[in-house]
Amino acid sequence: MSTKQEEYEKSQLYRIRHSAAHVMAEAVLEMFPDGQVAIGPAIEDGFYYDFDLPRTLTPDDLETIENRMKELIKNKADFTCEEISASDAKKLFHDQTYKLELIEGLESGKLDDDGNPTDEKVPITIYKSGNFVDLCRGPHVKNTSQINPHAIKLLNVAGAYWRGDEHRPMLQRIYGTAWESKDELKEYLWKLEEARKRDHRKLGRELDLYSTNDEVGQGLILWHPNGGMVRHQIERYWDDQHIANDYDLVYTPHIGKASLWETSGHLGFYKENMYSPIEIEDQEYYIKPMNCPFHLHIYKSQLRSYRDLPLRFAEKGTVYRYERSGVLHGLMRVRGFTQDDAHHFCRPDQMAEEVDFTLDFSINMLRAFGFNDFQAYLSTMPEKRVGDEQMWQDAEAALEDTLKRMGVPYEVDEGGGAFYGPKIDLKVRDALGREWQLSTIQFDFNEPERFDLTYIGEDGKEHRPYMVHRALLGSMERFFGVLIEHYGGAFPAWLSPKQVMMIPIADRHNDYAHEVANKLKEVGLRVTVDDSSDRMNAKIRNAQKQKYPYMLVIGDREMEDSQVALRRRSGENPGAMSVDAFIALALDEIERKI
RNA sequence: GCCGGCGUAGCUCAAUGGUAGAGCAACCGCCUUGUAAGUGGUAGGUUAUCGGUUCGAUUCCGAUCGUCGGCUCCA
Repeated sequence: MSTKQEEYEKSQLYRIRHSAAHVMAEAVLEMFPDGQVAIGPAIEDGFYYDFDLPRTLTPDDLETIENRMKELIKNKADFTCEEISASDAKKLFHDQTYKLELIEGLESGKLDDDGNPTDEKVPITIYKSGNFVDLCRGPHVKNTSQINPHAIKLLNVAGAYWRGDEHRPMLQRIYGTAWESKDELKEYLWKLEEARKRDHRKLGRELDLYSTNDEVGQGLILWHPNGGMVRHQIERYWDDQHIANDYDLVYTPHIGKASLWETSGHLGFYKENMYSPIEIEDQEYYIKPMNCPFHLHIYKSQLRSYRDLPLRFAEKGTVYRYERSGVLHGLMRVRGFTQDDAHHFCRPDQMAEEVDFTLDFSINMLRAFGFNDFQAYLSTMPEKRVGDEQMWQDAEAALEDTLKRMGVPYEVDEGGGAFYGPKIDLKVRDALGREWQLSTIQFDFNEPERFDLTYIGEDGKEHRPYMVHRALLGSMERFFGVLIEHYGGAFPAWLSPKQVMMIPIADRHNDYAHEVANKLKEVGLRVTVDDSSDRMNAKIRNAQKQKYPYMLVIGDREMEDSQVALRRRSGENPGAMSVDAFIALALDEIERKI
């Protein structure tokens, strides 16, 4: 459990939200006296409560419930806490099946009042407010008057499984948000609105970046020319950085024989996510869900000496994974995607340095794309695992030491590692303060064993190398989605699919505009000339909407003096300058990635 | 996959149990313009698909596909 979470749970805001959930439950039960209530905690930015109701809720219901909540708050009801025995609790909640199940869990000491596994046996407490009594650990505000009725809002209804288990009943979850002041609520709603405006699916269409298509299939991305240019720029930078940092670029096929996936273990533990095999001359082949087996075979293609290590094989490898239809989401969650993958092979004595390098490289890569706020998560040894304990401890120590040395804030997820090794996940915070998980750096103790990877040591004997699997951007698709939202579609010039829009004022300026455009193209700038019959104002408007970083207005004055008049996307208007001055300015900003 | 919503022109959205309409975009003109929409006209739809109810369905019902909000899972 994170420290940030613990701090939140102690805050007044947490109490307000948790209490608002109770008030909401009271309002809902007034509407549906036979309704069943499940669980209603405070969450980031708000709260929810799950209900089992005789009918589905409509948006109108939400409004009714919200209004009733505001009335209930005005009643200034006290929240009172009481510890009771399990049998009393069962009597009290005799008609609430979900609560009874929670009481069972509490009684047996295995589950807490949210139904999560716990080691400590907690006392059973109930909280009363107004006409509502809930099985609840608290804490709450003292009185509903501490909830600001002008700072709450119900947001939406959604389905949610009881206890998050897809085999159990589907409940109706109402999400709401609550703050201390009306202004904070307003700011939060503004943020939601801003997020909607920046939604990569909306911008993806408006800026003609990518699309999906029914006939092509769900979760499969068509990168349009504009998106393709952004991707090309990302990849070009990525390639250059990797080559400069002692990576070897490799390329591997999209399919591999069944036996490969048996050796790697994927048919054992990852089959759920793999597509059905293709039969070729009586052999089964699978489309790859991961790149690692191929990279391992490249390693194995020759005898490796301890002097060769570390080896770093990098590939923008396209993989296909089965994802349930309901989870697909724009570019963020797709069925075919390209990982910016790499596998490092090193000796035990190189481990610390290798991890240092990887995290440092990762952070530098992300900084280039405008991300400066990082949060790391270290996941350690789970119960079910491969590899001996010493390896785990060494690897975990290497990961943690690196985080400390580099001063990256991190939280530890005890036992949260994959069965094959511990890992660091890196999250970045975007322009709206939202967190996205991009990089992952994980040890793999499984595959080197399965493929029997070795190197010849100084002692002339065979040794097993350590293997690190890492993706920095994650996948090109998801990263592109995050980038679109981070920049709100206004990419910095170096990434922008289109960089310069030439805006001749009248037809007589067209030839000169094209002439300048050619000059700009020669130095590598991506230029468009708007020689349509639109007025200048309309041309500017169109270029703004397409988020061109530079607009060059050309009229009689510019033509006469061999100049261009620069207008920036920001609205800033530096005015006339020579073509060379503009070239210098643009190339400098592109070079500096601003 | 599950629960719920939605699917009308390229986009954003109207309308109706009785043969669908606007704005923007597109196309063709006119205008030749100084920092976010000049103007006239033309064209564009088997109302996602399939089936059912009905004299008649785009509207009502069912299924399928897609999509949106969540749950679960994840790069």
